[in-house]
Amino acid sequence: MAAKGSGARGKRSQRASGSLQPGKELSGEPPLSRQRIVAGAVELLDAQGVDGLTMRRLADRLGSGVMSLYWHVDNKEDVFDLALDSVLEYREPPQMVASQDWRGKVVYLLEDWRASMLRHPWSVSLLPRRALGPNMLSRLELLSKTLSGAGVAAADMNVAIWSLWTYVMGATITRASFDLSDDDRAAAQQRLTRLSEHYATIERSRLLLDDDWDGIFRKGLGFLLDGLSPR
Amino acid sequence: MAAKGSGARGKRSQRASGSLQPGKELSGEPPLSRQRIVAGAVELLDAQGVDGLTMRRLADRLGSGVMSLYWHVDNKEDVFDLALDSVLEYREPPQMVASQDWRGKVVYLLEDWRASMLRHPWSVSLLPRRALGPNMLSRLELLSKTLSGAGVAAADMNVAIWSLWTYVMGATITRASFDLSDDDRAAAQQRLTRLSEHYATIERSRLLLDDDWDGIFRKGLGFLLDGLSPR
DNA sequence: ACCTGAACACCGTTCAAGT
DNA sequence: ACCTGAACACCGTTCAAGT
Repeated sequence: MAAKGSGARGKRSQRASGSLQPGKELSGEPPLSRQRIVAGAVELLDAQGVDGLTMRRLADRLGSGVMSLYWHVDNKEDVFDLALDSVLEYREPPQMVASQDWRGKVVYLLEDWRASMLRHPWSVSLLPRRALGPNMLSRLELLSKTLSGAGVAAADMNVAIWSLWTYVMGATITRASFDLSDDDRAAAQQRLTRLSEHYATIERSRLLLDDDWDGIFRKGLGFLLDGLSPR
Repeated sequence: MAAKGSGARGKRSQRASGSLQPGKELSGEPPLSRQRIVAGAVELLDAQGVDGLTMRRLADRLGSGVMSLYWHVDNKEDVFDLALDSVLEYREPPQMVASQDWRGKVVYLLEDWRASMLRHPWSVSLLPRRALGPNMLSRLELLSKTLSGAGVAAADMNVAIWSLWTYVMGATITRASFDLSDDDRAAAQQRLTRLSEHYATIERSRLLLDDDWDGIFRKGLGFLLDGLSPR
């Protein structure tokens, strides 16, 4: 029902020549471009969170009128999509030691994925949208390649990829949304204790007090990989 | 930084008596209440999606002024939190066959969880917020209880719970956001083919064409449970 | 205890126009 | 090809007031 963008971007062709118009660069701001818009959006999101991103504020930061943005970008949705994908860009090519076994490689890949998103917590809440940007696809491709080098049966490949993908996504979201302050954590636990006839088990296991997210992520991933390992 | 609600709700006490003021029920709409607000919000969200929920529209639907809502509810965030948690309510107590083994029970629990959310796709995009409502906690409790009855080592309990929780969350989100139409799927695949020097592996495995989400969910969960099984 | 309307300070986007 | 301001149709929420 809701139009979600057709995946066919770039209804205007990007300038192919990198040449600057002489005289332009003297006038303060460089000209608007998709790249600059995305960079500005990420800065704004880092500083103010999801609700802080406003077309008007973004334009201000870039020194342009609001409506100028719309030449380069379809709408606000588009900006969100671009910002999300940009977080997943590899600034440098992933440095996997060639000698690592496939499990080590997968763990490395997925930990980097999670870390990239947690560096920009707003990206996590943008995740539940169709997010098939180029960087997301490259990471899927890389994961895919690693798995098929590992001897995962062809019939299980897609399941393996989706399970791992799913695990990172879920873990990242859980991590970002349950990352309470110590005080909040204590308060939540007290609430459980107060209602302990309903929540006896998780009260006893102190589930909400555990904050070793990195460890939990790694261990859970280990379990999943145990299950996925070719026999 | 952003105030996310402290978990302590109900700064005004809910009416404990169920008695109706005589004469009230003749005037058309029943009086506003937290319950009615949540129910209205869910209806609106089902009909219009996340962006369709507006305090004004919600008030309209309930036959009240906008500002009346704010007596019962802190703000729009609060409405979202309540709506999300209400999706996770058990309308009837979960019917697990007592004879089922623990794996069967866990699968049953998690499939119901996923199905409950997918019945209201907007709920998926509300997930990346701190969502510790009572219904979410009961489901965690139930999962917890099932696992500890299964002989999962106490030291692994929290990891097991979080991994499974994480898996459902991720799977649900993935499912909801990659649920493309056949046309979109074909278009995405074609895009991969066009760029096949970058995405050779996922192009070949036709990852994006696979739409057996229920099967994938179940199989991946199987792998995870294999890893988690007490040895 | 519960409900209200007016007002404030914003939004995203269309449109017609400028260079 | 790129940028702009004015205008439209909305928002969420504060406040002072009503019953």
